[in-house]
Amino acid sequence: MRVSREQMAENRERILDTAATLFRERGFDGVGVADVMKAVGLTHGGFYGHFSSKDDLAARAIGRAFIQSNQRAAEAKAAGPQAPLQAIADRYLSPAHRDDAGHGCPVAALGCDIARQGGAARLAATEGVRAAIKGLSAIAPGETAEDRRTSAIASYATLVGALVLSRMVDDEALSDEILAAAKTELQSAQE
Amino acid sequence: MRVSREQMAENRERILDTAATLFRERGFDGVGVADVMKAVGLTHGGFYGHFSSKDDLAARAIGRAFIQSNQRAAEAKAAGPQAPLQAIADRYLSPAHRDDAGHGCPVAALGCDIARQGGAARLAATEGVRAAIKGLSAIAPGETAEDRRTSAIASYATLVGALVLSRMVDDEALSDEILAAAKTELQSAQE
DNA sequence: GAATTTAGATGATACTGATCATATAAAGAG
DNA sequence: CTCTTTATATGATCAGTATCATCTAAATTC
Repeated sequence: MRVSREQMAENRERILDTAATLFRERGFDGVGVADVMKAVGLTHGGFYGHFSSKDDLAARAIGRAFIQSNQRAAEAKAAGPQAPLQAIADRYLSPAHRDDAGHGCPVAALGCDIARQGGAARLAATEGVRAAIKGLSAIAPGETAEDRRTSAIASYATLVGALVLSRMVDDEALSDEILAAAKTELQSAQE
Repeated sequence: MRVSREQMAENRERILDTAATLFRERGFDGVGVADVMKAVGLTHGGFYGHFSSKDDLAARAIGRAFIQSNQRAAEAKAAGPQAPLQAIADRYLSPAHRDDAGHGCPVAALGCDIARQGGAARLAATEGVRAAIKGLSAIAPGETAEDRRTSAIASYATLVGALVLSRMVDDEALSDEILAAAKTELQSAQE
Protein backbone atom coordinates (compact mmCIF):
# COMPACT_ATOMS: atom_id res chain seq x y z
CA MET A 1 0.00 0.00 0.00
CA ARG A 2 1.14 3.51 -0.63
CA VAL A 3 1.83 6.09 2.09
CA SER A 4 2.10 9.86 1.99
CA ARG A 5 5.25 11.59 0.85
CA GLU A 6 6.13 12.70 4.35
CA GLN A 7 5.25 9.32 5.79
CA MET A 8 7.72 7.85 3.33
CA ALA A 9 10.42 10.29 4.36
CA GLU A 10 9.76 9.41 7.97
CA ASN A 11 9.97 5.73 7.16
CA ARG A 12 13.32 6.27 5.55
CA GLU A 13 14.54 8.07 8.64
CA ARG A 14 13.34 5.26 10.84
CA ILE A 15 15.04 2.66 8.67
CA LEU A 16 18.29 4.59 9.05
CA ASP A 17 17.96 5.03 12.79
CA THR A 18 16.94 1.43 13.32
CA ALA A 19 19.79 0.18 11.18
CA ALA A 20 22.27 2.40 13.00
CA THR A 21 21.15 0.85 16.27
CA LEU A 22 20.94 -2.75 15.12
CA PHE A 23 24.31 -2.65 13.38
CA ARG A 24 25.94 -1.33 16.53
CA GLU A 25 24.28 -4.02 18.60
CA ARG A 26 24.92 -7.02 16.37
CA GLY A 27 27.48 -6.01 13.75
CA PHE A 28 26.96 -5.67 10.00
CA ASP A 29 26.77 -9.37 9.32
CA GLY A 30 24.56 -9.98 12.31
CA VAL A 31 21.70 -7.96 10.86
CA GLY A 32 19.82 -8.66 7.67
CA VAL A 33 17.87 -6.24 5.55
CA ALA A 34 14.73 -8.08 6.59
CA ASP A 35 15.62 -7.67 10.28
CA VAL A 36 15.88 -3.92 9.91
CA MET A 37 12.64 -3.64 8.00
CA LYS A 38 10.79 -5.85 10.42
CA ALA A 39 12.04 -3.77 13.35
CA VAL A 40 10.69 -0.67 11.61
CA GLY A 41 7.39 -2.42 10.98
CA LEU A 42 7.72 -2.82 7.22
CA THR A 43 8.38 -5.79 4.98
CA HIS A 44 11.69 -6.54 3.37
CA GLY A 45 10.61 -5.92 -0.21
CA GLY A 46 10.19 -2.19 0.19
CA PHE A 47 13.78 -1.74 1.25
CA TYR A 48 15.21 -1.23 -2.22
CA GLY A 49 12.91 1.67 -2.79
CA HIS A 50 14.87 3.52 -0.12
CA PHE A 51 18.44 2.28 -0.51
CA SER A 52 20.36 0.78 -3.35
CA SER A 53 21.94 -2.00 -1.32
CA LYS A 54 22.76 -3.14 2.16
CA ASP A 55 26.20 -1.58 1.81
CA ASP A 56 24.59 1.71 0.92
CA LEU A 57 22.47 1.50 4.06
CA ALA A 58 25.50 0.57 6.14
CA ALA A 59 27.47 3.57 4.94
CA ARG A 60 24.61 5.98 5.67
CA ALA A 61 23.87 4.38 9.01
CA ILE A 62 27.50 4.80 10.02
CA GLY A 63 27.37 8.45 9.06
CA ARG A 64 24.28 8.94 11.14
CA ALA A 65 25.73 7.13 14.15
CA PHE A 66 28.80 9.37 14.07
CA ILE A 67 26.75 12.53 13.86
CA GLN A 68 24.64 11.50 16.85
CA SER A 69 27.67 10.39 18.80
CA ASN A 70 29.66 13.56 18.16
CA GLN A 71 26.60 15.61 19.02
CA ARG A 72 26.26 13.87 22.35
CA ALA A 73 29.91 14.56 23.05
CA ALA A 74 29.39 18.24 22.26
CA GLU A 75 26.45 18.33 24.66
CA ALA A 76 28.45 16.67 27.41
CA LYS A 77 31.15 19.31 27.03
CA ALA A 78 28.79 22.11 27.90
CA ALA A 79 26.84 20.47 30.71
CA GLY A 80 28.08 20.10 34.25
CA PRO A 81 30.68 21.73 36.45
CA GLN A 82 33.64 19.50 35.52
CA ALA A 83 36.31 20.07 32.95
CA PRO A 84 34.88 19.33 29.50
CA LEU A 85 37.14 16.36 28.76
CA GLN A 86 36.30 14.86 32.10
CA ALA A 87 32.60 15.28 31.44
CA ILE A 88 32.96 13.44 28.17
CA ALA A 89 35.02 10.67 29.74
CA ASP A 90 32.48 10.25 32.54
CA ARG A 91 29.73 9.64 30.05
CA TYR A 92 31.75 7.65 27.59
CA LEU A 93 33.20 5.35 30.21
CA SER A 94 29.97 4.83 32.11
CA PRO A 95 28.45 1.37 32.60
CA ALA A 96 25.34 2.75 30.89
CA HIS A 97 27.28 3.40 27.70
CA ARG A 98 29.06 0.08 27.95
CA ASP A 99 25.76 -1.75 28.27
CA ASP A 100 23.99 0.06 25.43
CA ALA A 101 26.20 -0.28 22.39
CA GLY A 102 23.21 0.26 20.13
CA HIS A 103 23.02 3.93 20.98
CA GLY A 104 26.66 4.58 21.71
CA CYS A 105 29.95 5.31 20.02
CA PRO A 106 30.14 3.69 16.58
CA VAL A 107 33.90 3.27 16.81
CA ALA A 108 33.69 1.13 19.92
CA ALA A 109 30.71 -0.80 18.59
CA LEU A 110 31.80 -1.30 14.99
CA GLY A 111 35.42 -0.22 14.74
CA CYS A 112 36.85 -3.53 13.65
CA ASP A 113 33.87 -4.19 11.38
CA ILE A 114 34.35 -0.85 9.68
CA ALA A 115 38.05 -1.53 9.20
CA ARG A 116 37.05 -4.52 7.05
CA GLN A 117 34.37 -2.61 5.18
CA GLY A 118 34.94 -1.08 1.77
CA GLY A 119 34.39 2.26 0.10
CA ALA A 120 31.52 4.39 1.25
CA ALA A 121 31.36 3.02 4.78
CA ARG A 122 35.03 3.70 5.39
CA LEU A 123 34.66 7.20 4.01
CA ALA A 124 31.72 7.99 6.27
CA ALA A 125 33.65 6.68 9.25
CA THR A 126 36.72 8.69 8.32
CA GLU A 127 34.69 11.87 8.29
CA GLY A 128 33.21 10.96 11.65
CA VAL A 129 36.60 10.33 13.19
CA ARG A 130 37.94 13.57 11.79
CA ALA A 131 35.04 15.48 13.31
CA ALA A 132 35.49 13.76 16.66
CA ILE A 133 39.19 14.63 16.73
CA LYS A 134 38.41 18.22 15.87
CA GLY A 135 35.87 18.40 18.70
CA LEU A 136 38.26 16.92 21.22
CA SER A 137 41.14 19.12 20.08
CA ALA A 138 39.19 22.16 21.21
CA ILE A 139 39.21 21.00 24.81
CA ALA A 140 42.41 18.98 25.04
CA PRO A 141 45.33 20.27 27.14
CA GLY A 142 48.51 21.52 25.47
CA GLU A 143 50.42 24.67 24.63
CA THR A 144 50.24 24.60 20.85
CA ALA A 145 47.38 23.54 18.59
CA GLU A 146 49.52 20.62 17.51
CA ASP A 147 49.99 19.46 21.08
CA ARG A 148 46.30 19.69 21.71
CA ARG A 149 45.54 17.65 18.61
CA THR A 150 48.03 14.97 19.62
CA SER A 151 46.54 14.86 23.07
CA ALA A 152 43.01 14.73 21.66
CA ILE A 153 43.83 11.77 19.44
CA ALA A 154 45.44 9.88 22.29
CA SER A 155 42.49 10.56 24.58
CA TYR A 156 40.11 9.40 21.88
CA ALA A 157 42.10 6.20 21.53
CA THR A 158 42.07 5.62 25.27
CA LEU A 159 38.31 6.10 25.43
CA VAL A 160 37.66 3.74 22.53
CA GLY A 161 40.09 1.07 23.68
CA ALA A 162 38.79 1.08 27.23
CA LEU A 163 35.20 0.73 26.11
CA VAL A 164 36.05 -2.11 23.74
CA LEU A 165 37.99 -3.94 26.42
CA SER A 166 35.26 -3.40 29.01
CA ARG A 167 32.69 -4.88 26.64
CA MET A 168 34.83 -7.86 25.75
CA VAL A 169 35.50 -9.24 29.16
CA ASP A 170 33.12 -11.60 30.86
CA ASP A 171 33.73 -10.35 34.38
CA GLU A 172 31.90 -7.28 35.56
CA ALA A 173 34.46 -6.38 38.20
CA LEU A 174 37.26 -6.39 35.63
CA SER A 175 35.06 -4.50 33.20
CA ASP A 176 34.36 -1.78 35.77
CA GLU A 177 38.03 -1.65 36.68
CA ILE A 178 38.97 -1.00 33.06
CA LEU A 179 36.52 1.87 32.79
CA ALA A 180 37.73 3.37 36.06
CA ALA A 181 41.41 3.03 35.16
CA ALA A 182 40.97 4.84 31.87
CA LYS A 183 39.03 7.60 33.59
CA THR A 184 41.74 8.03 36.21
CA GLU A 185 44.51 8.15 33.66
CA LEU A 186 42.70 10.66 31.48
CA GLN A 187 42.20 12.84 34.52
CA SER A 188 45.86 12.89 35.48
CA ALA A 189 46.91 13.47 31.87
CA GLN A 190 44.75 16.58 31.97
CA GLU A 191 47.21 18.45 34.25
CA MET B 1 41.25 -40.97 3.41
CA ARG B 2 42.83 -41.55 6.75
CA VAL B 3 46.08 -39.91 7.93
CA SER B 4 48.49 -40.80 10.71
CA ARG B 5 47.79 -39.88 14.30
CA GLU B 6 50.44 -37.19 14.33
CA GLN B 7 49.39 -35.92 10.92
CA MET B 8 45.92 -35.51 12.35
CA ALA B 9 47.24 -33.61 15.35
CA GLU B 10 49.18 -31.38 13.01
CA ASN B 11 46.08 -30.82 10.91
CA ARG B 12 44.18 -29.75 13.98
CA GLU B 13 46.91 -27.27 14.83
CA ARG B 14 46.88 -25.88 11.36
CA ILE B 15 43.10 -25.52 11.43
CA LEU B 16 43.43 -23.53 14.63
CA ASP B 17 46.21 -21.31 13.36
CA THR B 18 44.51 -20.72 10.06
CA ALA B 19 41.22 -19.92 11.76
CA ALA B 20 42.94 -17.54 14.16
CA THR B 21 44.39 -15.67 11.22
CA LEU B 22 41.31 -15.66 9.01
CA PHE B 23 39.00 -14.58 11.82
CA ARG B 24 41.25 -11.66 12.60
CA GLU B 25 41.37 -10.69 8.96
CA ARG B 26 37.69 -10.99 8.11
CA GLY B 27 35.75 -11.30 11.35
CA PHE B 28 33.83 -14.31 12.63
CA ASP B 29 30.95 -13.94 10.21
CA GLY B 30 33.26 -13.26 7.32
CA VAL B 31 34.79 -16.71 7.47
CA GLY B 32 33.02 -19.99 6.95
CA VAL B 33 34.03 -23.40 8.19
CA ALA B 34 34.62 -24.36 4.58
CA ASP B 35 36.92 -21.36 4.06
CA VAL B 36 39.11 -22.40 6.95
CA MET B 37 39.30 -26.01 5.83
CA LYS B 38 40.05 -25.05 2.26
CA ALA B 39 42.85 -22.74 3.40
CA VAL B 40 44.32 -25.65 5.32
CA GLY B 41 43.95 -27.91 2.31
CA LEU B 42 41.15 -30.13 3.61
CA THR B 43 37.46 -30.39 2.78
CA HIS B 44 34.69 -28.99 4.92
CA GLY B 45 33.24 -32.33 6.00
CA GLY B 46 36.17 -33.33 8.15
CA PHE B 47 35.85 -30.27 10.32
CA TYR B 48 33.46 -31.81 12.82
CA GLY B 49 35.93 -34.52 13.61
CA HIS B 50 38.14 -31.85 15.12
CA PHE B 51 35.73 -29.35 16.64
CA SER B 52 32.19 -29.59 17.84
CA SER B 53 31.02 -26.39 16.16
CA LYS B 54 32.17 -23.17 14.62
CA ASP B 55 31.71 -21.47 17.99
CA ASP B 56 33.97 -24.05 19.56
CA LEU B 57 36.61 -23.30 16.95
CA ALA B 58 36.17 -19.55 17.45
CA ALA B 59 36.71 -19.81 21.18
CA ARG B 60 39.87 -21.89 20.78
CA ALA B 61 41.17 -19.68 18.00
CA ILE B 62 40.73 -16.62 20.19
CA GLY B 63 42.64 -18.31 22.99
CA ARG B 64 45.46 -19.13 20.60
CA ALA B 65 45.57 -15.60 19.17
CA PHE B 66 45.89 -14.14 22.66
CA ILE B 67 48.68 -16.48 23.63
CA GLN B 68 50.65 -15.61 20.52
CA SER B 69 49.98 -11.93 20.93
CA ASN B 70 50.96 -11.82 24.59
CA GLN B 71 54.06 -13.83 23.78
CA ARG B 72 55.09 -11.34 21.15
CA ALA B 73 54.63 -8.54 23.65
CA ALA B 74 56.82 -10.36 26.15
CA GLU B 75 59.51 -10.73 23.51
CA ALA B 76 59.34 -7.06 22.59
CA LYS B 77 59.86 -6.15 26.25
CA ALA B 78 63.22 -7.85 26.39
CA ALA B 79 64.60 -6.83 23.01
CA GLY B 80 66.12 -3.47 22.23
CA PRO B 81 67.60 -0.59 24.14
CA GLN B 82 64.37 1.34 24.82
CA ALA B 83 62.14 1.25 27.86
CA PRO B 84 60.01 -1.92 27.72
CA LEU B 85 56.67 -0.14 27.34
CA GLN B 86 58.06 1.99 24.56
CA ALA B 87 59.36 -1.09 22.79
CA ILE B 88 55.91 -2.64 22.94
CA ALA B 89 54.23 0.54 21.74
CA ASP B 90 56.66 0.85 18.84
CA ARG B 91 55.76 -2.58 17.62
CA TYR B 92 52.08 -2.39 18.40
CA LEU B 93 51.61 0.99 16.76
CA SER B 94 53.69 0.23 13.69
CA PRO B 95 52.22 0.40 10.17
CA ALA B 96 53.27 -3.23 9.80
CA HIS B 97 50.97 -4.26 12.63
CA ARG B 98 48.19 -2.04 11.37
CA ASP B 99 48.40 -3.61 7.92
CA ASP B 100 48.53 -7.21 9.10
CA ALA B 101 45.54 -7.74 11.35
CA GLY B 102 45.63 -11.47 10.70
CA HIS B 103 48.74 -11.93 12.78
CA GLY B 104 48.24 -9.13 15.25
CA CYS B 105 46.42 -8.23 18.42
CA PRO B 106 43.09 -10.05 18.68
CA VAL B 107 41.54 -7.22 20.66
CA ALA B 108 42.09 -4.67 17.92
CA ALA B 109 41.09 -7.12 15.21
CA LEU B 110 38.09 -8.73 16.86
CA GLY B 111 37.26 -6.72 19.96
CA CYS B 112 33.78 -5.66 18.98
CA ASP B 113 33.05 -9.08 17.47
CA ILE B 114 34.08 -10.77 20.70
CA ALA B 115 31.91 -8.41 22.72
CA ARG B 116 28.92 -9.80 20.83
CA GLN B 117 30.06 -13.40 21.14
CA GLY B 118 28.70 -15.74 23.79
CA GLY B 119 30.13 -18.07 26.38
CA ALA B 120 33.39 -19.81 25.63
CA ALA B 121 34.75 -17.15 23.28
CA ARG B 122 34.23 -14.39 25.84
CA LEU B 123 35.86 -16.49 28.52
CA ALA B 124 38.92 -17.15 26.39
CA ALA B 125 39.19 -13.45 25.61
CA THR B 126 38.81 -12.51 29.27
CA GLU B 127 41.72 -14.74 30.18
CA GLY B 128 43.76 -13.21 27.41
CA VAL B 129 43.02 -9.67 28.53
CA ARG B 130 43.83 -10.54 32.11
CA ALA B 131 47.19 -11.97 31.05
CA ALA B 132 47.95 -8.92 28.93
CA ILE B 133 47.18 -6.56 31.82
CA LYS B 134 49.38 -8.60 34.11
CA GLY B 135 52.23 -8.43 31.61
CA LEU B 136 51.90 -4.69 31.17
CA SER B 137 51.59 -4.08 34.91
CA ALA B 138 55.11 -5.41 35.38
CA ILE B 139 56.56 -2.62 33.26
CA ALA B 140 54.11 0.22 33.80
CA PRO B 141 55.18 3.33 35.74
CA GLY B 142 53.78 4.02 39.21
CA GLU B 143 54.68 3.96 42.90
CA THR B 144 52.33 1.25 44.11
CA ALA B 145 51.29 -1.97 42.42
CA GLU B 146 47.82 -0.54 42.12
CA ASP B 147 49.08 2.55 40.33
CA ARG B 148 51.03 0.40 37.94
CA ARG B 149 48.00 -1.72 37.19
CA THR B 150 45.85 1.34 36.53
CA SER B 151 48.50 2.74 34.26
CA ALA B 152 48.89 -0.60 32.48
CA ILE B 153 45.18 -0.83 31.77
CA ALA B 154 45.06 2.71 30.44
CA SER B 155 48.09 2.12 28.23
CA TYR B 156 46.51 -1.08 26.92
CA ALA B 157 43.36 0.86 26.08
CA THR B 158 45.33 3.56 24.30
CA LEU B 159 47.18 0.98 22.23
CA VAL B 160 44.01 -0.85 21.26
CA GLY B 161 42.00 2.27 20.52
CA ALA B 162 44.71 3.83 18.41
CA LEU B 163 45.14 0.70 16.33
CA VAL B 164 41.41 0.37 15.77
CA LEU B 165 41.10 4.01 14.75
CA SER B 166 44.12 3.79 12.46
CA ARG B 167 42.62 0.79 10.70
CA MET B 168 39.21 2.39 10.33
CA VAL B 169 40.15 5.55 8.53
CA ASP B 170 40.52 5.70 4.80
CA ASP B 171 43.36 8.22 4.75
CA GLU B 172 46.86 6.99 5.29
CA ALA B 173 48.17 10.33 6.56
CA LEU B 174 45.49 10.47 9.25
CA SER B 175 46.08 6.82 10.05
CA ASP B 176 49.80 7.41 10.55
CA GLU B 177 49.07 10.50 12.60
CA ILE B 178 46.88 8.49 14.97
CA LEU B 179 49.60 5.90 15.51
CA ALA B 180 52.20 8.60 16.10
CA ALA B 181 50.00 10.57 18.50
CA ALA B 182 49.33 7.53 20.68
CA LYS B 183 53.04 6.70 20.72
CA THR B 184 53.94 10.24 21.76
CA GLU B 185 51.38 10.35 24.50
CA LEU B 186 52.40 6.96 25.90
CA GLN B 187 55.97 8.17 25.99
CA SER B 188 55.19 11.32 27.94
CA ALA B 189 52.92 9.40 30.33
CA GLN B 190 55.91 7.22 31.08
CA GLU B 191 57.69 9.97 33.09
C1' DG C 1 -13.51 12.33 -8.49
C1' DA C 2 -11.09 9.94 -12.28
C1' DA C 3 -6.48 9.00 -13.83
C1' DT C 4 -1.95 8.30 -12.70
C1' DT C 5 1.72 7.40 -9.92
C1' DT C 6 4.22 4.84 -6.50
C1' DA C 7 5.38 3.02 -1.42
C1' DG C 8 5.24 -0.92 0.25
C1' DA C 9 3.63 -6.09 0.22
C1' DT C 10 4.14 -10.66 -1.69
C1' DG C 11 6.60 -14.06 -3.32
C1' DA C 12 10.46 -15.95 -6.08
C1' DT C 13 15.35 -16.70 -7.07
C1' DA C 14 19.88 -17.79 -6.41
C1' DC C 15 23.45 -18.14 -2.95
C1' DT C 16 25.85 -19.17 0.99
C1' DG C 17 26.82 -21.52 5.18
C1' DA C 18 26.47 -24.71 9.27
C1' DT C 19 25.79 -29.26 10.23
C1' DC C 20 25.47 -34.15 9.53
C1' DA C 21 25.05 -39.11 7.24
C1' DT C 22 27.48 -41.96 4.75
C1' DA C 23 31.44 -43.68 2.06
C1' DT C 24 36.38 -44.75 1.55
C1' DA C 25 40.95 -45.62 1.95
C1' DA C 26 44.65 -45.65 4.77
C1' DA C 27 46.64 -46.38 9.60
C1' DG C 28 47.31 -49.31 13.44
C1' DA C 29 46.32 -53.65 15.95
C1' DG C 30 46.51 -58.49 16.08
C1' DC D 1 49.04 -59.93 6.18
C1' DT D 2 44.30 -59.44 7.60
C1' DC D 3 40.98 -57.00 10.41
C1' DT D 4 39.38 -53.12 12.59
C1' DT D 5 39.27 -48.45 13.28
C1' DT D 6 38.89 -43.80 11.92
C1' DA D 7 40.40 -39.18 9.57
C1' DT D 8 38.84 -37.21 5.69
C1' DA D 9 35.95 -36.83 1.46
C1' DT D 10 31.47 -36.59 -0.73
C1' DG D 11 27.24 -35.00 -0.97
C1' DA D 12 22.78 -33.73 1.11
C1' DT D 13 19.89 -30.92 4.09
C1' DC D 14 18.00 -27.00 6.12
C1' DA D 15 18.05 -22.42 7.24
C1' DG D 16 19.05 -18.09 6.24
C1' DT D 17 19.85 -13.78 3.09
C1' DA D 18 20.45 -10.25 -0.59
C1' DT D 19 18.14 -8.91 -4.37
C1' DC D 20 14.47 -8.31 -7.67
C1' DA D 21 9.80 -8.77 -10.40
C1' DT D 22 5.32 -8.11 -9.80
C1' DC D 23 1.15 -6.68 -7.54
C1' DT D 24 -2.03 -3.51 -5.01
C1' DA D 25 -4.07 -0.01 -2.75
C1' DA D 26 -3.58 4.48 -1.39
C1' DA D 27 -1.84 9.23 -2.39
C1' DT D 28 -1.26 12.83 -5.86
C1' DT D 29 -2.49 15.19 -9.76
C1' DC D 30 -5.44 17.18 -12.96
